[in-house]
Amino acid sequence: MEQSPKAQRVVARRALANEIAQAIRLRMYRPGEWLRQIDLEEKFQATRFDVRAALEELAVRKTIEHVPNRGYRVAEIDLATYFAIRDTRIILEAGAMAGVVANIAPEAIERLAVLAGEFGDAVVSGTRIEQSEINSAFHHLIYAHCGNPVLEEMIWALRDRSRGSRVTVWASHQALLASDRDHHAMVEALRRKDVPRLAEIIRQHIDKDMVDETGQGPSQRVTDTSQSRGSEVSEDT
Amino acid sequence: MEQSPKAQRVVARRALANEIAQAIRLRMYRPGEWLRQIDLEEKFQATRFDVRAALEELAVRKTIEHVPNRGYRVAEIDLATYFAIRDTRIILEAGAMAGVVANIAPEAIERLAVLAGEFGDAVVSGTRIEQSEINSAFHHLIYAHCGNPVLEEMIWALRDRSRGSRVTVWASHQALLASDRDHHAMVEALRRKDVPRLAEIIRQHIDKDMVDETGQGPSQRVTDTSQSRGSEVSEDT
DNA sequence: TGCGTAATAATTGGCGCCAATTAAGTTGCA
DNA sequence: TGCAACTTAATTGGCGCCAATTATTACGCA
Repeated sequence: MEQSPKAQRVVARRALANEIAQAIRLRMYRPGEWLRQIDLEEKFQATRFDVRAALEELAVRKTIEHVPNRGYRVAEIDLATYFAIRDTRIILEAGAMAGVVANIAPEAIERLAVLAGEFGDAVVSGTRIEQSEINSAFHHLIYAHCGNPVLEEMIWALRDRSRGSRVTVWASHQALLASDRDHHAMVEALRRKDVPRLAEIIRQHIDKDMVDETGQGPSQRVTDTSQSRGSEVSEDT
Repeated sequence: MEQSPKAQRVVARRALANEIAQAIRLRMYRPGEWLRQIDLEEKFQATRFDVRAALEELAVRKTIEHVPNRGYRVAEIDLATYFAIRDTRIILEAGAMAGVVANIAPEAIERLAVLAGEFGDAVVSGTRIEQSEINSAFHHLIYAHCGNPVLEEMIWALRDRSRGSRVTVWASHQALLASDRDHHAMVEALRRKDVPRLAEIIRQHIDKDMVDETGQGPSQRVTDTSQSRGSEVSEDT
């Protein structure tokens, strides 16, 4: 059976939004750069209306920013927002670990081990993009097993939002090696079904990826957890 | 200085989306009900274009659902999604507590205490809507102090999404009384800066609100947090 | 030459019209 | 009377046009 012309349009529009989002993910459009509607029309062979709908969708998803009468541009997030996203990611991704441990199958863990190994190889001999893609696949595979589609979706939405920063991940080779170690440690903790350990690794993993190379330490985060952490320990004496 | 006509339109459109969202929140439109564009035009005195933009925004935010050639309707979520939302809410809202304790001022805590008292009054003598509004205000005030706008926004977005269910909150008077007790317990824990206790109350609070009246126990949740519960308290000994 | 100002070009964005589609109503036939 | 096919009515949604707005360039004056 053939699909109706209208239904096709709806699909095309959703796909277009994802294509543009993908382009931003791949850094084809840099933070602060304007997304000119005419260019997008040609580049993606879409009508102006579809382009506008896609841009609006991305704006609602906060991937891009809308300035009236100026257009849409890749959101340039400030440091405070950057750290807010990081802290929220830590809460979500660490919180997902309980579900992952409860639901993941042993075979999936082994596939993760393979990916962790591939990342290690990419660290020494791969391009930045390869590293990024394998890293993405690794984390995708983990959260795909958290047993909670809503949570999974939120995690990816947040990861997309954090791309709007000019901060480059893995600025140093040290950081790459640390990431590599973390991945293997995660696999190991998964095998042992050690939820607290997993959560702790994730916490540090995100901290390192999003802080190390800016020279900004975890202690300077917006949501001050050093204080709360201390109080957590001492308060109920 | 007068604002340009175009800028005004943009503001109007965003406002319209929130107005419709508010109407859904107030249950003026029930889950499964179709939102006819012509009705909305008249009801909110807006152009068809603005209505459509607002509906699209709400659809992206998953408050409503879009069916091609049929229109938009209040999303009717299934039980699995309902529980997924609940589990994600628990992770987010419990996770926000560290920030709240770190950032909230004593005066704000006292304002919370007042609201907790008002809720208690409303339980015995108020309407369902009053109860709901005071409850909302109470939780709003808490999360407003978590020091993380991104986290705060996500919490409210999720709360909006969970309205699409037919499940009525506070089905029993028992549940209302339990909510009331929880609020006071939260204020008390806030005063003592007891993060783990606060998180635990929040967890149970959401569990009760979203489970009790369905007759479905917390043990049947999708994301199994019973394991992480023990670990989170003990993790940084 | 530098700066404020006016003309010009480029871009966004509002919206009305009508085709496509679905729902409701009606008729006819077994 | 029940059901199916057809007709009519109601609703959604695509999109092109052009006004509103902003950016750019050119110009004139101190």
